[in-house]
Amino acid sequence: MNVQLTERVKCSECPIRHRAVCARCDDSELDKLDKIKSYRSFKAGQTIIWRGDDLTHVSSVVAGIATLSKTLDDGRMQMVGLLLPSDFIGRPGRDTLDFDVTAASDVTLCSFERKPFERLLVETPHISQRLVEMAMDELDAARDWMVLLGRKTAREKLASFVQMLVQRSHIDGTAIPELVLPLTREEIASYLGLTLETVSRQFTQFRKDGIVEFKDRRNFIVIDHAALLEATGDDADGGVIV
Amino acid sequence: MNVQLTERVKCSECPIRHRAVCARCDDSELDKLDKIKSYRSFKAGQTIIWRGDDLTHVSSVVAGIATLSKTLDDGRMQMVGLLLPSDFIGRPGRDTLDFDVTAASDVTLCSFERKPFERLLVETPHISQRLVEMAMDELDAARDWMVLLGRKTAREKLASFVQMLVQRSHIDGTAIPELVLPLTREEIASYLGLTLETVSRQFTQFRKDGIVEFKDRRNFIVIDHAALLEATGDDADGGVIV
DNA sequence: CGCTATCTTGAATCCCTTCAAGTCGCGTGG
DNA sequence: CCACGCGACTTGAAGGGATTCAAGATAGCG
Repeated sequence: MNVQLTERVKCSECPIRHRAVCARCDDSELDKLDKIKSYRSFKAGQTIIWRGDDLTHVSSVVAGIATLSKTLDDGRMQMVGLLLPSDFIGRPGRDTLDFDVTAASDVTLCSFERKPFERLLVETPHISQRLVEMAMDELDAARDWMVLLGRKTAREKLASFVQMLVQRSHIDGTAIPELVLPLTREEIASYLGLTLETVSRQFTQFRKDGIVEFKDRRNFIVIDHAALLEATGDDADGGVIV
Repeated sequence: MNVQLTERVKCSECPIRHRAVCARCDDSELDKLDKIKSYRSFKAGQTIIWRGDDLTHVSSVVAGIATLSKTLDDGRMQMVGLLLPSDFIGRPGRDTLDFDVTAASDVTLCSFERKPFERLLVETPHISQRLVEMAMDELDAARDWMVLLGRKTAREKLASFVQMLVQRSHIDGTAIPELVLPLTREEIASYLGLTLETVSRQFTQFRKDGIVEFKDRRNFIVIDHAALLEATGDDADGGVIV
């Protein structure tokens, strides 16, 4: 694997320290993690883990965006997860994954060898508790996504996606109204169960409807938040996807 | 809630003892569970938990089938989970669910009050470990379902559903080739992201193709397993949904 | 025996896909 | 510097698969 090492950051100064799998750890527990962790970086487009590969490491995303995707025999692809900083890759107790993990942007991971991590897990309830919580959150998000995939129209799907970006920008605390599409049209399509042409057409429609305004192909601002929310098909505050 | 009590079964003699949340418990741990458990029964069609309801209990399904579903403003509904015996209802650490839980058949639950259960969870790693494992399995299943909802045709969706029933009948060990549809056409449609008419039409097509043979509306046998598998759109053994 | 819920079938419609052509923006090399 | 080429994106037109609307069949149950 084409891996680049990155300079070490102490856990206590890590940007994802309060949201990642280590969120509940105390100082002594962080020390243990610090000793067995290593950083790995991937360029945009690189595959981080192939479906079925022996899972030597489990990791937290420190920076960048990764995607989880599954492919059918004939090439049809469906994204089944989007990993943002602090999200966890890998499943303790299983030595392969049933989907590909790909770097959508340049990605930096905080990695642990699986076996030592699993041993640590047994004696560190703070980590396993957090892992359960994160798995449950992911399950909630997956269920919202199932509603989107099974029942929403193309317009509603894209509106939901944009709304998710809006929500996330609030969490990140960036007060800038300008948003960035973290994925290509094709990746967005893969996420939403659409074709890239349909995604493009719906973006055009949003522009014509005065809901968004594009600065260039990747950067845009939401002009009419109410209309966007209306277009998602959800209730005012429900159905929000992490 | 229209609840009926059912006679107590000792945990050690419980039919789901080795698959449910208690699977890893030893005798002394089972004793603790035995003391705080109660049985509750629901008639087919009854709602077990409404979305947003205060979650007083968490439960294991002992017998019957329950569905998890979400509904959009305008009434569109999507099933987001199917609970079979041994599956768990409820999320420790959260006091509501974001979906409705409904009895698809007559259902018997083994329930625990949430608060005592959560206390037990802290001091009983065997239970929390099993809970993680089950959540992870559910997440895997949810991801397979996302591929189905996002990318498969109506024919492939229904074939995948029937194939799941076949798989499950093997697990249950019933050597009888006759299978039972545990859901109505409408419920199947809700599960597959289709309309009930489309489900009906695809069943008819399967009959015409000689893949299945119906004894009546609910009971059928698979005649051509190879063709069924072919029709799922998955690889030979991959993409199986539990 | 008829009532009702469930299911099947048909015909028309529509939304999304597919196929195709063209545009835009950017880095590379002549 | 500009032409070139390529990847990403947009737009159009045609086609198709699933939905919608509607009517009828079937089976279970009082």
